[in-house]
Amino acid sequence: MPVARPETSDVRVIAHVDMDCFYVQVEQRKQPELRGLPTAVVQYNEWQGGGLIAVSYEARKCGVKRSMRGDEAKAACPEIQLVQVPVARGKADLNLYRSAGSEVVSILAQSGKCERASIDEVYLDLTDAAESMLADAPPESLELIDEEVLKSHILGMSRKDGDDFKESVRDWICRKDADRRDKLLSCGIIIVAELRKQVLKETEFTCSAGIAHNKMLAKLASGMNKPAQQTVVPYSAVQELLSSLPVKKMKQLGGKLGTSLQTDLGVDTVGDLLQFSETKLQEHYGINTGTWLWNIARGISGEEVQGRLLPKSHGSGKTFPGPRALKSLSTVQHWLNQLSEELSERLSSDLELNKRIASTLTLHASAFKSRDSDSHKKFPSKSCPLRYGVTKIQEDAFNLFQAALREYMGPFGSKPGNKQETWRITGLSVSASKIVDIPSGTSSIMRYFQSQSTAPSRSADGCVQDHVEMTPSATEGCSVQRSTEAQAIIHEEDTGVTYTLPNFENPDKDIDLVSKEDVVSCPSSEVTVIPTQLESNRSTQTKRTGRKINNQNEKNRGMPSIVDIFKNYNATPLSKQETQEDSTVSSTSRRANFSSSSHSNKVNQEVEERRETDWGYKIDEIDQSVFDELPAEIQRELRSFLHPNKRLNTSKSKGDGSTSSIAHYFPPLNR
DNA sequence: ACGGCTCAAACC
DNA sequence: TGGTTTGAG
Repeated sequence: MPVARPETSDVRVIAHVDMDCFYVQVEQRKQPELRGLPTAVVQYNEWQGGGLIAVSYEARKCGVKRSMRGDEAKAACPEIQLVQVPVARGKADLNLYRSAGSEVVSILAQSGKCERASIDEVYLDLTDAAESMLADAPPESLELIDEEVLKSHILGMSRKDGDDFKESVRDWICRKDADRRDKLLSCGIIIVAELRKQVLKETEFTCSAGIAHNKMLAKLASGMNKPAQQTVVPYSAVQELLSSLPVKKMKQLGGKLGTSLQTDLGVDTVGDLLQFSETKLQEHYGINTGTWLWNIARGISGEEVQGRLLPKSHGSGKTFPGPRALKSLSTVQHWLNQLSEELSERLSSDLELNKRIASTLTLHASAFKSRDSDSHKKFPSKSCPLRYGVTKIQEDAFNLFQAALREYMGPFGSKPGNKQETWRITGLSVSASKIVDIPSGTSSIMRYFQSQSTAPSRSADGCVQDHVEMTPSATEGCSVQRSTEAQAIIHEEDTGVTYTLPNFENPDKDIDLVSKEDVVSCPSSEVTVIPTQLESNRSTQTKRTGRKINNQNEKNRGMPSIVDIFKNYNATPLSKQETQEDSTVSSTSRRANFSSSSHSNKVNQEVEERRETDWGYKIDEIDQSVFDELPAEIQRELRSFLHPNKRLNTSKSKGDGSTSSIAHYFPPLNR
């Protein structure tokens, strides 16, 4: 069967860059004395030495493998250095690795479209850069080829016996009679070698890379020669490469699908797939998967490199295995508070650094019932609009949990007649998704708010009725207990100050303005916890800190920016009736438009020209009293990015009463 | 009833 | 749509 030939116009140069045992490298950069030693990163040392999550290549030589316990690793390799991942709030804290990953991304994103595939992997589309190089300074014209380039592995490269390896590589790269595809790959090789050197120089991290005509092949190649090497898959090498490649080695075939191919179709290698017609594969695995399988058997993968440098969601979770399973509401709440704190902190960072806002909060849990037959029933996930602020996230997360728990336990959940049927929670996680950019045209708005915030008034007793909007499924049947939170307004002279701005029409729904020092979490010693009454569903835990996150604070002290407004604007809860009324008019456009705007991201703004995010909010959805207070210039600016979007699809549906995040910042006017 | 913690995407 | 499942590192 022939391998499909890509049209010359379609030829792309794709690279997959994979950091070598990344967490280990991060720790070795922090502790240089560990360099060169067999090292592993381990989390939670308590039980059997903790679990390994990254293993250095020195340690791998001694037979240490990921998925070993710390103790086993010690046994296999007595001299191994075990480094623990940082712990914060009683759970693993991966922020160190996240930011290290960002360092790498920011370097790799320079030469073309870049997709952050995971914390330590990126895809690059180097087509344009390679074409430019081919036009301006083709490899064959170069008199000097970098050493790193010459160390590249070129699949299928014939090697003359007498020739040195590097000489063969040089010859291949500089061939004048190569076809265009190979020449473009040669340019890719040079570019990637240069990028990897730059990553090493600027971050001290080594990485490996694959260079090919599509993502699938590039990914395959990056793992073939590790660490600190790069591998190229010329078009001519594809067929042979795939013919003997075990299906389970392919990107999406490592799981059940790959197993099914083996057991149901007798397919052991990707090459074996060539025997099956497209329709045959579609019969077995559906239209999409079938076609996809047919294509990958031929080395075809049209998947584009997404221009996305930032994650699409943030999550914070923890497992409570075996005897540690949670069995009381109060411990669940404690852990949800911890997880919510971390999540909130990361949302704040995302807001500050990337000017993005998340709009959905989701709670996941895993559970079992000790007494019951259907003890393996899935614990349902629940989501609701995300409101910024630690205590709000904590409160909403807990309410989501309780809603899910009732559903999980059924109608007789905690009735007295029930004979001790009880639940255990073995895992909890909270996550934030539907992250969108703050519109770019807010600069004058920001200046306005900065100039306005001269003397914020402090609220004496902001007692706010605070409802949590629940998803329809959560509210139906077992109605969710609406929480009533006494808004904690605390004044501290030296550290953070919480201000409240009046919302003129609704004086009981004020806007919190918290100076930046307030937002960041702090070492536990500085935390003041106001006791929480669990049973009455009141959550008033408030965290204080005096730590700063950046030097902007000095200048902006007491001068909240629009960022602070977004961060701390108290959601004005919509009553059910209000929500429904509102939804008939505007919720449709709001929702539909939100999903479309979620496609925009930082990278698109950098690579293509920046497109104004259209929030799709009508002016009259903004509290009129707030709006009227703004100068005409600001009003115009607001109109420009809040203007209703006509191109959206209105065919669908009525609103379902849920609200998106922006509605919390600019709640509908109650007339 | 341990591999822990994240993420993305397809699916219905 | 939200919620589930799958798969990945």
